[in-house]
Amino acid sequence: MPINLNDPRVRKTRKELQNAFVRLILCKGYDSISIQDIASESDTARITFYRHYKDKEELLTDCLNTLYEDLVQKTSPISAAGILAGYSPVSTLYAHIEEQETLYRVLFSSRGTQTVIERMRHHMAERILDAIRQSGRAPESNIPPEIIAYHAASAQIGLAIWWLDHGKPYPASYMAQISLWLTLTGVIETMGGSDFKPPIPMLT
Amino acid sequence: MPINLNDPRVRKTRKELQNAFVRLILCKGYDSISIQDIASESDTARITFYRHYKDKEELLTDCLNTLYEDLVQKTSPISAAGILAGYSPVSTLYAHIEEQETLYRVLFSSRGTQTVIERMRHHMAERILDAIRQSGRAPESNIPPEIIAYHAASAQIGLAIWWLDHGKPYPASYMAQISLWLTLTGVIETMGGSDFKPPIPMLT
DNA sequence: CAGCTTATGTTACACTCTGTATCATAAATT
DNA sequence: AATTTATGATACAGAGTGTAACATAAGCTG
Repeated sequence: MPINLNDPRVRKTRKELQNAFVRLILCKGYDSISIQDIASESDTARITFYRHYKDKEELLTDCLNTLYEDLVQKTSPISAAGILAGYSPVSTLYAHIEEQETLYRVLFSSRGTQTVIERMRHHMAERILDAIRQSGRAPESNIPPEIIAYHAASAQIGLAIWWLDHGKPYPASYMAQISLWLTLTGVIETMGGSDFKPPIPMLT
Repeated sequence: MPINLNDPRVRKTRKELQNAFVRLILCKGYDSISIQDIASESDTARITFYRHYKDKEELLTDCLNTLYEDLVQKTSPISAAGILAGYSPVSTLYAHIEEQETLYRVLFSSRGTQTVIERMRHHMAERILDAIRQSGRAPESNIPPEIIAYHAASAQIGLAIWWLDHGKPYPASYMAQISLWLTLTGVIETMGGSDFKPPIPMLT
């Protein structure tokens, strides 16, 4: 007797569990939420939770999988023409965040280890800000230095995580070199230059 | 009667709690660990845990704070000369990861929401790989396209998180433009060009 | 509409984990 | 050697978990 996902009762129950869960996460954080809390907040019987999900984790996954799939579905294939017209996977992402802000807040809500990574990213960004200030240059098109720094810091921390997660396929020193190179010169230069230039970002 | 951190018994107990905790995280994941587990694994009485830490979270923080502080302490101030000689905060980070690999694995070990972010990053990286392949170019110096893609994807996802966490201080469309621009043209071009070029990364 | 099916609600139970208390023991400090 | 302080053993109340049996209510079908 697997649960019939087309039954309106089931859909209602799941939606209420998910909504209650999201409210609770934003209000008191993931870790301190009990199944009882979810049941109370959603006005369902506690046992009903177990009829749908094994544990909190599974409910969370259910909430966020939809988000991921929706993003993928909305991401159109990349093309130079699209980018010149202002379309890219990045712009899709930002639009999606605005559209589903609450769920993204849940997704990004820090837990435990995350705050340490966040501090490392911040530290890295500060070092990059130092370098920018030290260069004594004002950026073209008034891009806020903070953004430059966080963009670069995220790339560097993220690539390091990728590297470790993938079993350190290259030497650390080589990775560090590449990471710095990519940040400083960008993909176009790395790919041997190009006739095509992206639009210079300006606040309108 | 606050606990005396210089007492060798205290130091021993804490070290054993931390080591046991790290082992357990790597083996069965953070969420499913109970205080009892930590006590058993570390051969201490359960009540001893509570004499040192309020909960799991606090123990985790204790484990990782040291890591963060050690990294910060080892990061030397940035300078163009240093970068030319191969020193940068990035290289410090990679060296530190190699040195403290186990703790970094704990730090990066995915929990719940993280796997969804990871999938988004992967998705973004795949789109970037598409673009690289589509361009039909071979990168200078044989930098693996996978690295380029993950570097860029991390930057873009990370900047989006920063943007949301900081209260969306700029319009989404502007952020998307900047994110793309920085990725494609890099910091040097963004800062109005420079006489100084970083070393081209090569596998030696 | 009546009858069947299926999801939810109620109550109950055994179990694990938590957080705390008390007292005994062992290790450090003086 | 005496005192201080940390750890260990045992116990307990309370909360949360996961499951069961049965009753009720909502949806589907002829």
